Amino acid sequence: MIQEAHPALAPERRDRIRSLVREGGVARVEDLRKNLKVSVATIRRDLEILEEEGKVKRVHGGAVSMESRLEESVFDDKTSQASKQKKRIAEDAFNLVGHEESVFLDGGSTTLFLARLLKQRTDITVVTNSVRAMEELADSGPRVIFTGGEFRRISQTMVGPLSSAILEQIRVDKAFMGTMGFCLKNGITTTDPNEAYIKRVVAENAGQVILMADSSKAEKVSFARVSDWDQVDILISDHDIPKDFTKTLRKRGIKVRLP
Amino acid sequence: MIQEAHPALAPERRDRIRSLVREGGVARVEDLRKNLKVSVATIRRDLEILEEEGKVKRVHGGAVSMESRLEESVFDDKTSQASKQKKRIAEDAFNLVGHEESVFLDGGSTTLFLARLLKQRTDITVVTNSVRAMEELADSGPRVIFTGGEFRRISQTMVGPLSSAILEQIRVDKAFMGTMGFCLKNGITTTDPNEAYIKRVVAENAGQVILMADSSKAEKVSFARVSDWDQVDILISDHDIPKDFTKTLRKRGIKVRLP
DNA sequence: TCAGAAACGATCAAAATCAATCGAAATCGA
DNA sequence: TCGATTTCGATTGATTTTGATCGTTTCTGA
Repeated sequence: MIQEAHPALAPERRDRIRSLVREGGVARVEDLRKNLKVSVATIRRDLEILEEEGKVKRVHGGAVSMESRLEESVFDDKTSQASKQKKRIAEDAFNLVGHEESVFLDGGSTTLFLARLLKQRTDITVVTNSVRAMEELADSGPRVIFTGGEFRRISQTMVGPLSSAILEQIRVDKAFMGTMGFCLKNGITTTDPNEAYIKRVVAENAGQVILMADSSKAEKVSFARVSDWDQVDILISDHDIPKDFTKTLRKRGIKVRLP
Repeated sequence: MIQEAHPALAPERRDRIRSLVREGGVARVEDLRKNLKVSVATIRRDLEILEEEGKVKRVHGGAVSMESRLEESVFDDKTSQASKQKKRIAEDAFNLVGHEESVFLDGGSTTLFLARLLKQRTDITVVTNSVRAMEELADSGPRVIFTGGEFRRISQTMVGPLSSAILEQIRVDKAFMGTMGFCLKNGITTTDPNEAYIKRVVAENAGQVILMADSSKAEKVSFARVSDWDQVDILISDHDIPKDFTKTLRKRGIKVRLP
């Protein structure tokens, strides 16, 4: 058997597979084979090992990443419209981040997509109270400041008075927020009062507040009130949002972006 | 046998191998041979030694570094002696945690083993600045308070003045600390001054300070001084620690446990 | 539901790597 | 200087990894 000039070491190759699977969320065996220039048998064997280690989950035709909690939750509806919209919203938000700025990311899947994009940047500072965003940025990328506080398992975020201890000491250029619901009458609402409180503190200490919410959140009202619309500078949503909604918000001086 | 003009001394060569492996994360035997101009047999022997020392992990075709990424696979490497000792130390520490107590865990692999054990408990509160410990406890287990602050990638911990903002507001019953080195003369030392500072703040706000360090750390001195021995209440180590070490510490009122 | 296609798992052979052994060279102590 | 010890390199048989083949299973579309 003739080996190539530089046959990648087995762990090296598996690491490569791992990140390829993680990047795309899923990967086909055939694509991996072309990318790594080894036989499908080797790919399969590697996937078997990676599955034992719990890094990926094998499926017919390829494998799914088990490392990113982002995929874990989004996987089942990866192709769904909602997920695509969230991704587009995140990409649009990414373009708003300027050079050497500091940004805040709160919990939620939309901001998590943004976190993944921000991984490329090393010139910025990311402040977050989301453990998932933290994990996403743990290996490389921007400077990260984590708020700390009490851990809330349901949302995988840090909440409570201890969190604000740090938040009050810092100021960010832009705060990217998710939400459970927003409507013209009640403003922004979310499920947990503690989380609502954190969002308020952040909004007060941010240059710009950018709300990222797909149209499924429109006209929804949740339990805990976060803030009124006058706190929000920009809303990024999608085209399925009611027309009069956009119109009213723009009249109130809020920039509405529909990528 | 004809030696070259400058036959590198054996330890010198092993040091070279070590850094080569660390730089690339991995290195194949053939490349090392070309680089160091010795036979593959020598390279293999060196790798064998370096593996025993825990510096690298041998794989078919070469070796991977155990130093670069803060051992992503602490839990995989169940066979190594060092890992076994750490586990035993963690199990002993686990028995010290009383009902409804609050404990602090800092970074490092030994405390990570403890974190895994603490996952069973739901009556306690865990305070930590280690992202790894956080992840370990993210799904279920005790109440978790995270210190937050600036993220230090190398150690995967939170450090800096922002961290102390939260730490100063809380008090724990027991603080479980790891360390890079400890000796009778210089006390506890670690690599990073920021981390040393956090450890000091924690020690001041803890009822008991419990140092978890296997014998490989004994008589090692690192860059940043953490504290003197009078801050420490209990040392958990193993039987390979020098006898006079134990004796002296006990004379100074420190409980030494060797599980 | 059924047939064709794609993907899978098991098996085997080739190639590379590894471990063990032995002998040569260098170093050290007397 | 001599002999013992250590370190290194080469050889050889064993082991591991990899790729190809082939029968079986799973998926897909009619």
